[in-house]
Amino acid sequence: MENKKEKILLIDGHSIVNRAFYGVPPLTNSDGLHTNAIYGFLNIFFNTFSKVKPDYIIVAFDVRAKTFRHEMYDAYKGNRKGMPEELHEQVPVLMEVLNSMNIKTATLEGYEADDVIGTYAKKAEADGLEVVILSGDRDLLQLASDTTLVAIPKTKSGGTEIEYYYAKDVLEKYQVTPKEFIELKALMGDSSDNIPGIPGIGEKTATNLVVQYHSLENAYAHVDEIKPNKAKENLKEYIEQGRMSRTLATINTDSPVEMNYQESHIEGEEVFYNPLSYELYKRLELNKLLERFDVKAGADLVETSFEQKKVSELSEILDIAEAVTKKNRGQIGLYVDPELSLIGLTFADIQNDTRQIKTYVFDGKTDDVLPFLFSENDICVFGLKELLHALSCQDLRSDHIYDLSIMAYLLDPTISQYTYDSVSKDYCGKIIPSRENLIGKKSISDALADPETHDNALKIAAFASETAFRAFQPLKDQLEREEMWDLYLQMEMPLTYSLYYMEKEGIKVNRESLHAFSDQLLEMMTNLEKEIYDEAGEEFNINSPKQLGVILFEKMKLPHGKKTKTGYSTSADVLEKLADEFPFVNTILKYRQVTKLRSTYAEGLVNYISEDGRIHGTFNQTITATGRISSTDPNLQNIPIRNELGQEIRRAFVAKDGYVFLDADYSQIELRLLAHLSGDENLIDSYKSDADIHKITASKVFHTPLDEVTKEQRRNAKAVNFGIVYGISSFGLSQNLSISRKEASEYIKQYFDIYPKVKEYLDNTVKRARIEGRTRTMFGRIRPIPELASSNFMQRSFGERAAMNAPIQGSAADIIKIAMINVEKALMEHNLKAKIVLQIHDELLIEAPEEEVDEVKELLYTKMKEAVILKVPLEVDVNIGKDWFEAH
DNA sequence: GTAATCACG
DNA sequence: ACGTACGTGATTACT
Repeated sequence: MENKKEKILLIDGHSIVNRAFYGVPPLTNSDGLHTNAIYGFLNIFFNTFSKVKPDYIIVAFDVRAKTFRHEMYDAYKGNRKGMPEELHEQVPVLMEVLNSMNIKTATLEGYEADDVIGTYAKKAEADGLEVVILSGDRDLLQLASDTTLVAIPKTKSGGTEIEYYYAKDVLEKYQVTPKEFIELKALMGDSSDNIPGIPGIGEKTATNLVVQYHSLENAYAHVDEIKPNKAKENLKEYIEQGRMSRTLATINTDSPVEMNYQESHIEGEEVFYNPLSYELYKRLELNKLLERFDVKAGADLVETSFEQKKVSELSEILDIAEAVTKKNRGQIGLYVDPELSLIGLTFADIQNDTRQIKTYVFDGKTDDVLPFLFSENDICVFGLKELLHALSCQDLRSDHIYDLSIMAYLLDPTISQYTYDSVSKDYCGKIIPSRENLIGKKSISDALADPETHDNALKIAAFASETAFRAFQPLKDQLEREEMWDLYLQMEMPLTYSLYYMEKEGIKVNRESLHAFSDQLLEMMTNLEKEIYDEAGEEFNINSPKQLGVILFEKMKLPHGKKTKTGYSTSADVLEKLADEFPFVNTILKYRQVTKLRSTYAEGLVNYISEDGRIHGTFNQTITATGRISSTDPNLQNIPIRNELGQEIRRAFVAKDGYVFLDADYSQIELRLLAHLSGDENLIDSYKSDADIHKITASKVFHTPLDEVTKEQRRNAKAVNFGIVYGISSFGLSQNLSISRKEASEYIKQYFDIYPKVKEYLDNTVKRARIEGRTRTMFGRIRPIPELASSNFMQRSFGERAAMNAPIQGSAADIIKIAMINVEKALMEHNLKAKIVLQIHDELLIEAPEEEVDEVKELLYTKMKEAVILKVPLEVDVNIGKDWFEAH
């Protein structure tokens, strides 16, 4: 034990990152930052780390290489090729990554990485350590000894292989000792390092000379004996250049390094995997490497952090929890799997002033847990709506069940996951294995049944309940600090129940009419297909944009518009512009419309109809960046309406017998919000006058009397209104209206002249977002917009548009959430049978018994209209019908 | 798994 | 000069 030598790994940062850059194909994250060199570096690093298992690690970088202007001034090495920008930008990021992994980096002004490495190698060797030097540069071979190993990665077909050299290996391969390697360089030079050497002396001659004379000086002393005449003459003539080369090639082993190598101690592999580094890897989208985190870091946490106990009866845990928490109204972290076959429970046991966190897991029948949810405790879960579905509890509605996924969503609505592992990482600073990591795609019950994964399934319950317990306070604190705690309690928490009831209720869909429509569409498809093949002169896959592009723009030589990354764009807006000149493209557009309708809706929807004849979709509360809800399985928020043909689909959504639909939607809620938020008197007046807003805008923008506004003018004004809400840009508007950018700019200018406070408001919103890095809605909901700080024009412009849009779209989302909660509450309080069945952003669909229609209509109208008081009236349209089309 | 397209607000 | 309208989800083709 005692005489086991410690090891230090010294890495030549720049040479490895260079190798990695040229060895790994270009790779960028979605922000456009190049990551291939970082990725390659880390791969080589992990590879070496697992082989070497060092106790200390230092990565040395050249200071000079940070800017390549430095290199220009450099007298000798000056014309070493400047790094390409794609590599250059990765170096500081890599250093950040290494720091986050607790790996020391070292630079030294006026010295190269080589010198830093040489110095540490010498120090460590003197202290009796084993030294491993990792570099792509053979220069470092001069540092090899009996205890210093030089590792050089070689790119081979099929990956990188690493060559290892001790002093004897250098001698074997190059016939010279490591020290003599310097002499070799002095004679033969090194073009990659801009060491000139002696002209006319190459590797062969140099090796011969060093083998015979051992040094440049000794060879020079015997210069007259030297054989090849040319070498003799050149050595005489260029001896000074040789001496200079020798100096250049000599690595300084005594440079004034600032850090003791002892500071670079690595406690164990775990130190690499922490929240900070996880965040960075995630941001860089090094997905392959991210896998290391869960596996490596999670393993011990299970043992060390969780005091999990398995019990044989659920009542045992519940009794303990009950007893423990009776004294002090406590927090309980709870996990219940969707199939009710596994449960995890975490709480704090306070005895004699010591607080111990206990986690219990139980696999078996878990329905007894329901009454427990009514207890006085704060119950913390991930995904309350799923739990409600699992327990199928009709009237559980509690003020003290907290959904941590939603709390985390409010704090950052832009991330994609609010699972226990991501919340643990973000709010507890602990990296733990994800569900996927523990049992893959298996269901909990399957995982429990398989002895291979049984224990891992239990771990999920333990991790999830413990994280629910531990993350609650940090999340609550942050929400309070961000002034969003009320938003959570008053809006998101009650909304979960509204959405749950809506999903449980579902909506009746007529299977037969979808089938019939599907058949009708199939016939249309066949006819259109024939027509297209005739016109094209051959059969091809019309659904393949690639094939279609070839047919249209190469074979038929239509003028092509914009291109996509992979070829010609065949999108509807491109084809529509061609339609006047080439009516045949209309057939393709029609074909697209028909196939879309058939596959996504007519065929797609029937697969979701349950045995009760209804579709129970999912309404997600933690998806959108702006605060809207989203709909999946199926998406019930994009059922066709705009095209005539699609209306047939809406007719398949029907109220059950004795019931009718009441459909209510806000009229132009976003533009009204813009009027409110900007306080623009002109826009506010426009809305108070209760007229057609697009027409009024057209009248003002085009200086035309209101009753003389043309359809065209109104259409253009409408596009401008939309554009404003989307974060106006002349380019976007010109694109949309197929006009020049100049004209578009003119429209926008006119618009802002009429509504000056709108411009002021939008400018201020962006300005503030730029400072704060995020926007806020009327009700305090935040949306981070990091793109505003980007140096990339495209990214930044996107950030600006998003900053203009988010408070408007988000406030509208807040308002309908309030309306939904209030409508639902009122229906309950009035003991009505009517139920909300759909929410489509600014629209609510209610299924009500015929006899309740009047009451529900009044209630629906009032609750929506009075959801919030704005400077302009909120207009609500309510319609009634037997099917959704009729009601809208 | 990603890109292209299109359905909705 | 750069070159997109904001927010979603499902389907299809293709690598």
